[in-house]
Amino acid sequence: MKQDSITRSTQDYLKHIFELTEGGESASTADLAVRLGFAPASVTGMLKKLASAEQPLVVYRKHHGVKLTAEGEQAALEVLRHHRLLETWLVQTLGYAWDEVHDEACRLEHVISEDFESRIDAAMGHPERDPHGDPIPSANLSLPVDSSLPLSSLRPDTQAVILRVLDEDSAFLRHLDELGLVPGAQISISEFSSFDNNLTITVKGGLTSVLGPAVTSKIFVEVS
Amino acid sequence: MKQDSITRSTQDYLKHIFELTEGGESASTADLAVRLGFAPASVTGMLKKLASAEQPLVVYRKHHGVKLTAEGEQAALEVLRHHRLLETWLVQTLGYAWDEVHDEACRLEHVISEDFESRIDAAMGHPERDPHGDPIPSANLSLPVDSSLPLSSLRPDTQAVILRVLDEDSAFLRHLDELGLVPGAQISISEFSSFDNNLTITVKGGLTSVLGPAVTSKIFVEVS
DNA sequence: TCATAAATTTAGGTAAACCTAATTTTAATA
DNA sequence: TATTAAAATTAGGTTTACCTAAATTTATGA
Repeated sequence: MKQDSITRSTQDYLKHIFELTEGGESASTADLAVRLGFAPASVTGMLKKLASAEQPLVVYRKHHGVKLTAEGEQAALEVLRHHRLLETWLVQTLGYAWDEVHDEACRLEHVISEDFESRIDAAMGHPERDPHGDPIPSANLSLPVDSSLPLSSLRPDTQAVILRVLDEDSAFLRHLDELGLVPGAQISISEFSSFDNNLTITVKGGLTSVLGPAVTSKIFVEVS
Repeated sequence: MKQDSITRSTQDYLKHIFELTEGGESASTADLAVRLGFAPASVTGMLKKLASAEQPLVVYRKHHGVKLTAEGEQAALEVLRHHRLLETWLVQTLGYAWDEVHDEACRLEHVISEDFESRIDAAMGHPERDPHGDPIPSANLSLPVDSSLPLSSLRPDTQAVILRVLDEDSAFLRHLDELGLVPGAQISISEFSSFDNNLTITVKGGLTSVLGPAVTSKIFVEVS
């Protein structure tokens, strides 16, 4: 069904291109280089290769960024499914905290079999989101549309539920955890300052915090 | 503590050298090549490299085989611990059969963290043997002395318990499973033929089978 | 002890995927 | 429109770990 010549390295490129292009635009060489931790020149070389394969995984226009082909997107979703199922499963069955799972999942995602994937999926009852609230692609690799809004877009006298946190930085996640700002938390917004765009947020049955836009733009919610 | 420049490939070499030299003698280039699935020339090249590193992992004498250095053995035991913990854990928590875990463990063993290792170890209550009866190196990388005997060395009117099966071939394991010849099984030997070295074995509360030396030499037991 | 087969090593590749330094292209601004 | 800074690409390496084919070493047995 699928020719397994997709290397670990390629899988990483596809995963990051997917994440960078979810908004619609192409991913730039520089952004990819930062995410992957490689020199920009190395990224250019790899993109040329991925684009000119027999079965191209990306569409690459020199100086104008990359996007995934349909095949590339399928492969990216497969990796993303592995990653998110693994994260969920590390938290649910081995007692990992949500800020401890990213690196482990990044290594495991490239080596687990489809059998392993479906076993953990079934063992967990086919979860739809990982511990950060990121949606898990289904077994047939479709990703539900995510209708969440950035917390930064809300204004006072609104109630919302945190759905998703879009940052895997460990220290950031621990900080949010201390404030009770985790997926599922019910919050209400009481103040907004137009000078610094700070929002004052109260977690139901928990703390009240004043959060800057660097934080609120990474927290996605659903108004309730 | 440990400089992590030990590549996947090196880990595989060390693991196989360990297994081939458990009996005491050196491992040959040819045996390694077969086990690893590489050309003998490739093995020679890798052995030269491993032997001439700053911190040599093997002792290699041209035309006379390899052995592990103390450092090489530590690294091999670490991989073996990963492999056997993983196999045990795939069987215990994800419902894999004992003939299905080898390949999965071979890929996972190179990427799991020490944290992951100790979490699954603790979750299973620090198991001492994997599903094939192979001893699991302890956290400090010591391997208990295995006092088991090959079934082929037993003669009629002996009772024994199967401790270990020394072959990971899937079809072979399924065959043993059907005969009830799994670790923990209590068996008695009723006949021996000196012509073909066949043994007649009865599993307590189970089947009676006539087994050739190709089979009985791979099953290790403890006389009871 | 000498021939020969088997095992092993050497020599000379290749492919992936990185790197740095130099060059070129793009896009912003004077 | 011309300049220039930033972004991206090209050119030319490197390392790892494999390959094949040819040469060599070891061990066997006449």
